[in-house]
Amino acid sequence: MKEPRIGLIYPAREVEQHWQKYWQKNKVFRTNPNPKRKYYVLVMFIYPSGDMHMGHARNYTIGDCICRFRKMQGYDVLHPFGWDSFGLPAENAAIKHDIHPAKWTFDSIDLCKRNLNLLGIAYDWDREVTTCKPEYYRWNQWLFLQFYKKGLAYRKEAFVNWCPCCQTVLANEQVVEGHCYRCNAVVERKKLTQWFLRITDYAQELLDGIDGLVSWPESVKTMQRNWIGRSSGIEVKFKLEETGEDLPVFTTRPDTLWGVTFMALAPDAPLAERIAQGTGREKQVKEFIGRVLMKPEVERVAAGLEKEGIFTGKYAVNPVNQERVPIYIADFVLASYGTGMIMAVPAHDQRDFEFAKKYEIPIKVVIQPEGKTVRPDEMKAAFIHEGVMTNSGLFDGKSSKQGIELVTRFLEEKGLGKKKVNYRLKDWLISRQRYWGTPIPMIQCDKCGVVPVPEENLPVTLPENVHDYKPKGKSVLANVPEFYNTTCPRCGGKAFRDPDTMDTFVDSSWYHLRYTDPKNTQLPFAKEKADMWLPIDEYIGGIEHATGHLVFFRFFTRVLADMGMLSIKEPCKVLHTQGMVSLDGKTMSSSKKHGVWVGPFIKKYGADAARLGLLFAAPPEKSLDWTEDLVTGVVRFLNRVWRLFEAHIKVVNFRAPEPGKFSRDEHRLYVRLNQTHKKVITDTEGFQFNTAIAAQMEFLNDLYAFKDKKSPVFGFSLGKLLYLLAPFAPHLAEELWHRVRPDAQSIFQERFPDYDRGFTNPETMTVPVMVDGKLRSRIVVPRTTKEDEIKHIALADRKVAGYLTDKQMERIIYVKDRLVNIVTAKK
RNA sequence: GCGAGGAUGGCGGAAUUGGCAGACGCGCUGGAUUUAGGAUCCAGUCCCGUAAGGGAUGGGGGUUCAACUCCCCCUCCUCGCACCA
Repeated sequence: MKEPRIGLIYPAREVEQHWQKYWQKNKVFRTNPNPKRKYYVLVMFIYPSGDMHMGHARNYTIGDCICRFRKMQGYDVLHPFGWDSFGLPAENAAIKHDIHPAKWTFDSIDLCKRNLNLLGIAYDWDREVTTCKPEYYRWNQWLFLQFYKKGLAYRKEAFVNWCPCCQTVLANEQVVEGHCYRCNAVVERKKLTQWFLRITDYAQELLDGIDGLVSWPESVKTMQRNWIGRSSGIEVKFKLEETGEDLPVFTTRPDTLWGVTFMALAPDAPLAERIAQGTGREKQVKEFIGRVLMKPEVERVAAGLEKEGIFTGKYAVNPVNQERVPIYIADFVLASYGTGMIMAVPAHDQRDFEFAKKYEIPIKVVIQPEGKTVRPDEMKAAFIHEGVMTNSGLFDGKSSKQGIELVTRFLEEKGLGKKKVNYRLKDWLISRQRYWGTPIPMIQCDKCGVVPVPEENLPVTLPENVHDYKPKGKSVLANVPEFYNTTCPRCGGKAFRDPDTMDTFVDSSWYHLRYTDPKNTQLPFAKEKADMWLPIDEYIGGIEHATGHLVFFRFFTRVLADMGMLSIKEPCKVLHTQGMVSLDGKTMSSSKKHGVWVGPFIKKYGADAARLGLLFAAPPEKSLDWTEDLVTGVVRFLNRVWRLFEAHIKVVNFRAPEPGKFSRDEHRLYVRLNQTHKKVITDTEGFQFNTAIAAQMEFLNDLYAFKDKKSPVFGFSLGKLLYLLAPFAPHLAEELWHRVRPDAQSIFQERFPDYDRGFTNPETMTVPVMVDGKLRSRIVVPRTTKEDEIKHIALADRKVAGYLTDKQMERIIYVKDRLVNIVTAKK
């Protein structure tokens, strides 16, 4: 890497350490337990896995900047931090290095905490939360039991996503394009009995709630909408010809019902196993199902693959026209969506079309495009658009749009179907077959079945005395007899604990609430305390959590509100997704040991340089590729600030100057100060830290260029600059502040000043003059000049006049304080 | 395929929402200071042109006195979902 040719000229490490200790000792950033104007700044907590890189630092710097700024504005800020410390990497590292996951985790926490302190992030450490401690995870268990009581936690046998590498199941949210989100192995299918949280009960609420999240990025909202995947249609009852048994199918296109030429079942649908009974095709069908289900879901379900199926030997009857259609089993039909069964309309659905072509199933056109006629034997693809219904009995001639409504009503009236809404969102599978997590507080008794652990027996502590936590395809805790064997709380007989642990996304679904009451031993949090601080005013974290964590934590908040434990339904008003930090084009990663590390970087340049570099390089939501060049500019800036104060420390003052006595230069400087001050406030409030810093750099350039360094306006400007600088380069600002005012309290306990509203505009203004939209001249006039006079001066301008000689002026436009445009007549 | 976002100097990025395109910073060029400097200070730096001037915000059209900004078409990039019936 290219080494920059620059270093700090002041003893940054000493200065920084001094003030970090001072802030801690004097509890400058302790949370006010009884806030008057509350402000909750939350950064997503960290999974402590080794060292901390600039990507992490960016996240925490943004939060810290806003925390310090709001505190100075007089808010009572809650700015907590904690450790998302359960999870697989701890075990994997432990297996690799032969140390206990707990030791590895706490070592990582120590390291991260040191780094955060090096950066000078102002957390209230009295509210620290560590999810792998029983004081925290007992409330995971308690919450699980409340969910269970409400019927929101349930156990079922299902095909689940199984990662053969991590040896555990995964939630749908943890499967990325058919691969494990963590290790990238191809996810397999396994039939297991597992615990689920009934998030689908909240699908509609979670969807509707998105509209109220006005200050969330549009992209995140769209992702969540797509993830929930609401689709409304109708469930139509086809019948099995032989027995008259109902075969319900879900469709959004009832207008194409007359075009159904076959039906298809998912290979893993319950009916698939027995449908072929008595047809003589049992063996082939069974063989087909077995073969298809062996394939990993990615291979089976990836779009664009050739579809495969088999005829079952049975027929169904179409309720609208009594037509007899063959029933297939097809690999592209999903058991988990709708009814696990579809009506297939090859003429108007591309998948059905491809399948029909392959198996020579008839194609029947029932929707014709406006003004054209489509013929089945000429079709190269399905016609999936709107059109006019045809071959559809009573409904011929209706548009497909009308048809959808009319046919739906018709089916409902005849009792042949009912309106239905389907969601893509599935219930949240939370069982994990690994060691380093929250034990699920459930007991399996031979006599009583599944029995919850009584609340007074919580926590169910994770046994520490485990040496063999290597995954073997079954739960690690099942091999720990002193944990696994227990007695039934109901009958006292022999029983077993559930040997699985919870998905760690449970931990992060309510940590924002625990911070409001982190030491409560009676409840996860007291309602009054949570209500006092919520909703989160600024939530800052990576966009990669858009459809995982950010859905789950909305879900938990709603459930807790419904339990009466909270008064709000949405946890967070404003979400800021921060871009990744990459190095040489690859995202920084602790586990892959790829990155610029906070510790060594700070040794070299100091914390303020790191913070300014991260904030100045790009707007927070943009990803950024780190190079050491980014630091050069901000280090130079810090040095320039330092040097200027060193040279003029005696003139620094905080007395508002008297404008009546200003020289012209002083007036100009004073205006520039107020302009800068205003911009720093609006930009910081709008999370545009890069331009807030740029404004300060500009102003510093003005200060350097200012001649009369003895002027009280100059000294006052230096004093003001310290406040502006404080949220961005807190150590330097604090140091200089105390050099000027040795007896003062911390600058962060000062009130952020307001700017002088009467002085944000210069006395004169430069008005560009255009002729026919092209810039031709500029005129300088006093601010108070009236419109007519400005026009007059513009027209009289020598350069302008030159462009008007053989032309006829048609009109003249003046935009207040902006420009003059003279429009000439076209020849 | 569907959805979202984006494309501005050599580079990171600005542009009060329709009003001087390129703030600020990096880099580069020249100068000053210095034993020297990769430190510091000053000046310059979108392109063509000696200049007057002309051309520039991915490409093409349009609206407007005026377009990076609004509308239509196209190209490319990033992200998300992806056989969801």
